[in-house]
Amino acid sequence: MAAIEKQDSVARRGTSGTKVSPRSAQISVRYDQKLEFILRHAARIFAEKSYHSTSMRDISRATGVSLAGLYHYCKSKEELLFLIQDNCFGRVLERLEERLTAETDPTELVRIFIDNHLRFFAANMAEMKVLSHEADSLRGDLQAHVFDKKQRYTRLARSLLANLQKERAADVQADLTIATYGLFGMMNWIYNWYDPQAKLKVAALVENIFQLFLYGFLGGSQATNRTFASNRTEESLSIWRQPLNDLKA
Amino acid sequence: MAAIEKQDSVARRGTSGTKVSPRSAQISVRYDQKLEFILRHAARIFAEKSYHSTSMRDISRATGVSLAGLYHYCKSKEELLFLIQDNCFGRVLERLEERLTAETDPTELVRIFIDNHLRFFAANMAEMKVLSHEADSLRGDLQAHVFDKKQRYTRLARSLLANLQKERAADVQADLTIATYGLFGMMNWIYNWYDPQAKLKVAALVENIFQLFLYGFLGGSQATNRTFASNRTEESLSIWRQPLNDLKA
DNA sequence: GTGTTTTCCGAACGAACGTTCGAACTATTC
DNA sequence: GAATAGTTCGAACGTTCGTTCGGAAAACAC
Repeated sequence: MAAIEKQDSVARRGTSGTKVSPRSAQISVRYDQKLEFILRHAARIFAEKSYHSTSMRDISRATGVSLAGLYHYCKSKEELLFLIQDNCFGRVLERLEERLTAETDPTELVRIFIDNHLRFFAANMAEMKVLSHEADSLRGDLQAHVFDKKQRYTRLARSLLANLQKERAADVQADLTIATYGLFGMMNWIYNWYDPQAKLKVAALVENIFQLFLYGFLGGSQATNRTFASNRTEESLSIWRQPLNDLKA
Repeated sequence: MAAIEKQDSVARRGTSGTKVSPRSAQISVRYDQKLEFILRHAARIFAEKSYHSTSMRDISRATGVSLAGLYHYCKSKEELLFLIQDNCFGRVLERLEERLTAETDPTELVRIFIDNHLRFFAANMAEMKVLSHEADSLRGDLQAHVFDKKQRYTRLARSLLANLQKERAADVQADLTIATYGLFGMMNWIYNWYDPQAKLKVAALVENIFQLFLYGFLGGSQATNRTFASNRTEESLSIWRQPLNDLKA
């Protein structure tokens, strides 16, 4: 778990990195700055060509740090991915909690949540894409650590939605799980199409997604067990022609 | 472009594969069946551990076909990915077009679109995950070919939404681009959480997502340029502490 | 200055990768 | 049965991968 502790040197500006325990604070700052410099470039490349097809030589080339030199700042390629994800998620959560405490209205709380998420996304497209797209690329403890943060984040979102529902749509209960993941889907999908440089401003994006979700969430009546007209569509929709068995002959 | 032609042997039940041009139809069918058998397993493994970290040896192990033997049925690992994506997408489109022609009501057309997409997703989670998650893993012609299909699919969705908007919400125009990608986000994200084996049935999933989207799309008013209360949040939301410049010192 | 710590890197390691080759085997045709 | 076409695979090729090692260079302490 050494790597998890070490992330403090990036996630919090507190005490120095623990890897080499430099004597003076000044050296520590230099170390942290360069680590961050490497992480920024790593995040960009991971976002461009995915974690698994990025080589340490790619990162070396992009940063100007030699291949061996990189290992002075991380203990493995996997730790680079972890530091990006954990640091990114940490900032999103940190900021969200700050902003939520200043508000009590359920609708505004949900709006703040969406606003915070999308603004971070737009301001850190590479890192957020890596967080969304490489969710399964970590293993073991590192994966568990990020998963845990993600679960707390998801639960928080869900509870915000539950409150909103209780307040404004106690009669028509949309499925909370579907609504929560639907919202995350809308928000996290934007790395596939949204360009922060283009004319669509973040504020407009936030407002539209907020409205889109809010009305759907509050206005939608529960799936009324009314069986959909063409439910004859229970026929096999498999992509494949053969039934799934082990051929072998 | 040979690979693109060859996919006919999987995507359409028509004439035989072109790679070895077998003489009798019987041999061709056997060839196609085994190719499909390989593709099914490949799709499952690609979905489990991603395309780039799956090795041909993994696929060899899972199928029982020797490493060299695989290359009798495909010309490269990339072609396996292409065949999965193109075949999968082809079926979704093919089926969708069939179903759309039987209906004219704009609302029902959108419902059919969502229903078709989600049912295919639920019935082919591995393949659809590969289609969603490995969108950038192909290169060159193969990528262009799938991108083209995807663009046509997206445009079709967008036009369905445009019709619905014209018919039922001509006054309040939600942003069509955001709505389209928002819908795709909700739908394609399900590979991150939905389990077709669990208690939530596909019909309920479809109904909920349809309602969630429909009310949001029709009920949401255009982002009214009303500047969001906490628009003070234009401060830097960067994950990183340092401004982005080339350090080098 | 000397001594010590931190930073950096050329060169190499073993492992794993995608792909190929040629020969062996099986099925089909006449 | 002989000839041909289709299928299978062990073994290897060349490349690239993540990581390590030992020591040079630079920064710091005194």
